Amino acid sequence: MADQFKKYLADKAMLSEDEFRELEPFLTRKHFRPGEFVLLEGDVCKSHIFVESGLLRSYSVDEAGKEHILQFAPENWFIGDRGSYYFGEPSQMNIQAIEPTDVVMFDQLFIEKAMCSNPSYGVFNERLLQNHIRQLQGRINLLLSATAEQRYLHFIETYFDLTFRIPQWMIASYLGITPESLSRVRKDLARKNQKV
Amino acid sequence: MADQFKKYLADKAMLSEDEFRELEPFLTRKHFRPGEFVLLEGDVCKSHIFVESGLLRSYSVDEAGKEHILQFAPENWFIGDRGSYYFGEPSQMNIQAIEPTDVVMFDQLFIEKAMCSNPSYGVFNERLLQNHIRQLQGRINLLLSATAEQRYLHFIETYFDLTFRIPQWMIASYLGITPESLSRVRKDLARKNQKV
DNA sequence: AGCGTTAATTGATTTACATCAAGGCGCTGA
DNA sequence: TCAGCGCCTTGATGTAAATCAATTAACGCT
Repeated sequence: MADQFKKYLADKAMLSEDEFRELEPFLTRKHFRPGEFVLLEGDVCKSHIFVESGLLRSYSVDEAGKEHILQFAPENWFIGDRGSYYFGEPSQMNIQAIEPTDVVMFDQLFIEKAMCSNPSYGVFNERLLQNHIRQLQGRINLLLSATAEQRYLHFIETYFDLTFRIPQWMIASYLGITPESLSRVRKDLARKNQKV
Repeated sequence: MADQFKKYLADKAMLSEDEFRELEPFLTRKHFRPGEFVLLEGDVCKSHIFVESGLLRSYSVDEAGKEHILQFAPENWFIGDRGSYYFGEPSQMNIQAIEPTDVVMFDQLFIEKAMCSNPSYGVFNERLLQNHIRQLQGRINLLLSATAEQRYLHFIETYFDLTFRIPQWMIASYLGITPESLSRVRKDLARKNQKV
């Protein structure tokens, strides 16, 4: 769908067809094939990214060279390194396509124009930030308190559709465990469910 | 200091003396003694909290009855359950005083008035949110990739002054480890440093 | 001063998960 | 068609941190 972003903003930020048309010049559309990078560690993240279709992931690499997945972004999600974007620092994460992906990229100018043309965009934007914070808090809570199995169950409950689109080792990485451990967790769950 | 919030806003949000005086009616000041609760799990968080002096902590309790500290808030910090505040849900966290603490509480009305009287408040507010997100991202990254020792070292590096004001078991809880483990981590570090 | 309570340490043991290593299974592509 | 490569699984072993338990240290309270 070429105009998913328009639809999304009409729905969530109550932006009219006309208002969107005025903003369109401030957008950039791009396509990425699986494996291609949207952002590389060390670069400064200069724009926000909205996924129109496909699937992206962001991840960091630790000193030992291990990847840690920070976020998945399927269609209708935003992704980007806010720290880098907002404070102009080099990014500590990579953003990479998992599926063939169409994105819309935009920067602060777009946001200002949008807020100017329709004040409800400001409300929408803050809601986005607040929601992001809530989601991050929830994840920290899980990492602090839940076992590997509980975290996996929570994942499939929350992102059910993604479990079929993402290779298992990436889910393991997101959960903070090894692929081997996730495999065993799944075996255990299968065994438990059989017994019913 | 009674008017720490005024100072803070003058410094960070460029709010003048006059502007602050107009906003003051929308503020509530409160004092909490050590152990007293600012917010209880299950309540809806109806205001933002700014710490003028003292120290608060927020924590959640898991199914097993264990506490997990989400945040410390010393003077000049904000704290609150944004999820609950913004989406009107019952809070999943408790906020409690560690030291005798003076706070300022305010709600959306205050923020709107502030943005109205000085637009730079909006910029400040967004910066606050962005910064919060960055901090949460960093913590997730640490929880995913670092050992107990690395997390402790990062903590004392980042919040050096707090390490002397917070009991050790609370630091352990913040780091996601047991007090016993933190005690051993510290013993190890002491041994290592001696050898130099 | 002496008591109770809570915090910190230390040791012994257990456990969840990581690591290392090997094998199978399904792609894809010359 | 089958060689090669990811991905997933399984088993054996290792290890960081949890748990359990006991001791000491520090703190308010009457």
